[in-house]
Amino acid sequence: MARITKLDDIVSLCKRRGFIFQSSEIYGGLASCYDYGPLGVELKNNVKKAWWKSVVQTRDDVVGLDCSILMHPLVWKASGHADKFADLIAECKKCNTRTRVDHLQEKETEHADEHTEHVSIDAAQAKGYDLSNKLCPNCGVVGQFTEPMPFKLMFETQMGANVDDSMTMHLRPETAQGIFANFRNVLDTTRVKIPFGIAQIGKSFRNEVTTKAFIFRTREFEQAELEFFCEPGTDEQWYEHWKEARFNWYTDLGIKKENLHFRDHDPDELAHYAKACVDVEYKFPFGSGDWQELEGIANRTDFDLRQHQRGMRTLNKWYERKGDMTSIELSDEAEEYQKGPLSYFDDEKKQRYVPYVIEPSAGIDRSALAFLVDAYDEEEVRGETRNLLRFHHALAPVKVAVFPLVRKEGMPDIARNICNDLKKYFHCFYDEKGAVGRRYRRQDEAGTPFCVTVDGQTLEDNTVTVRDRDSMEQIRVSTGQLVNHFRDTLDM
RNA sequence: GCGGGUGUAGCUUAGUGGUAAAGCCCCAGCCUUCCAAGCUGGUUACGUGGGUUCGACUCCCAUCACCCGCUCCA
Repeated sequence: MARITKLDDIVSLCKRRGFIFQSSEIYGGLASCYDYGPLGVELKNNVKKAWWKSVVQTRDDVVGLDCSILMHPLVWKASGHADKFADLIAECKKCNTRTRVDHLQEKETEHADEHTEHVSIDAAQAKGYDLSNKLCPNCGVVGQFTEPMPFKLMFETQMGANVDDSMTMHLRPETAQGIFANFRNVLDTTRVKIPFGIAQIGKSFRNEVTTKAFIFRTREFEQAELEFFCEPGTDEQWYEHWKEARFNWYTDLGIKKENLHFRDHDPDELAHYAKACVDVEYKFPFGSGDWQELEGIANRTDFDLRQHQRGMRTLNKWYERKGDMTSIELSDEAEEYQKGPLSYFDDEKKQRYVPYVIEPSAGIDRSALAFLVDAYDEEEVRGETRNLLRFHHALAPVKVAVFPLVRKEGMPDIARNICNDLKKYFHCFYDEKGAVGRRYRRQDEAGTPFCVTVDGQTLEDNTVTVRDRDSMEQIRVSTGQLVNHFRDTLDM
């Protein structure tokens, strides 16, 4: 069986096979950033394709979207990220460990403050947290903390080349807000009716306090997010629906069931906007903290749409202050917010309401790695170790490899023609170098499901062997039937 | 950010204050009619920058990156 037991083994495998490289490696690397190599980009694209197919294309109730990474600054004011997407951290002078201020416990009461997730930067600084009675969770010393330091979790950048009138913008920390901001557009243009969802795949950026663990927590990462809008009161059943759908997506694509589970969030662990949240976690086969989150599924209620209705009411203020975000507060919610611009009118029930949102939010990079690790296998074949990646066909970077058995008797030409034909339908790879056994094993390591070999018999009856990656068994297929054969077996 | 560790070829590892080795991989050729065979030849490395020294991959300092732990985190 696979003997990947350390993160190092995975990193090494990814590098060796051209799946994942460190970013800017020729310059010594850049912390927390990674590049996908030739096989990795195929795998990652296939993961995205499989997600899109499952969540958008095979459903009648979900449409797609692709938003810009830069958005109006008020988006992040309304969503709460501008003020709250920061952690306040204090360091114990005694033992040098850092703890989130809102996790610190009082000496006497032994109770932490109520969970606040993220704190307002301004408020926290103004308030001047009193830490003199707080207990260091590591060494137990009381009141020996540095001043709390806020960590901004959003990347800042400037829009406008002229320094004088450039505006500070943020790279999105999640793709979700672009979906909420387009809720009205989609509603007005695509004849969707609630319940329906809007899906998006794209890059997001977060200045994590610490990164590490290879590509599990990087500052630049790709998300696949669905915001599924439903009538209040039906949200719990849709939450269950998406829990099941998303879990099955992973197992349908080959993740072993014993390596996947749900982890429900405790009530005090929930974000301020969430009514319920569950993680889909994968058991990576190394080290400590083995269960790692691949996806979070949250019931975000009507929080986001209501916040953006407030944001829209703040726009005039923003213009009056010439875009100075620090000097304005988000406007209060309208009394009749249920009839606001981001509300929905149900024509059958003649009712207007702000929909609830179920959000499955998957990490594409983490998922791709889980698929890679889960597919890795070693087995003994005639005293030799065979390394292979048992990718689901839909995820395999290369679908078919085509070989001449030997470079003689016109076999290379025939094989090349076959490869050129198949290329129109599947990602193929041609190879004529060295012993055929070596070529088979090479494809095993890349996870290619099938190899086609042109041999002596091909010259007589126009059949070729098709060799299966997992079983190593071979069957003969006539060259004219190859495209149909692979369409069936690859299900493409 | 703290503590500990690591950094030599694409990968896995040797090694020395004085010309840097091996296996695998890879490439070229020969040979090969179905699972990493063999033969010949070949490419590629001391993370980066300083310092000490006649001379540094080796010693020192800094820096970058990664790993483990703490901390943090969807």
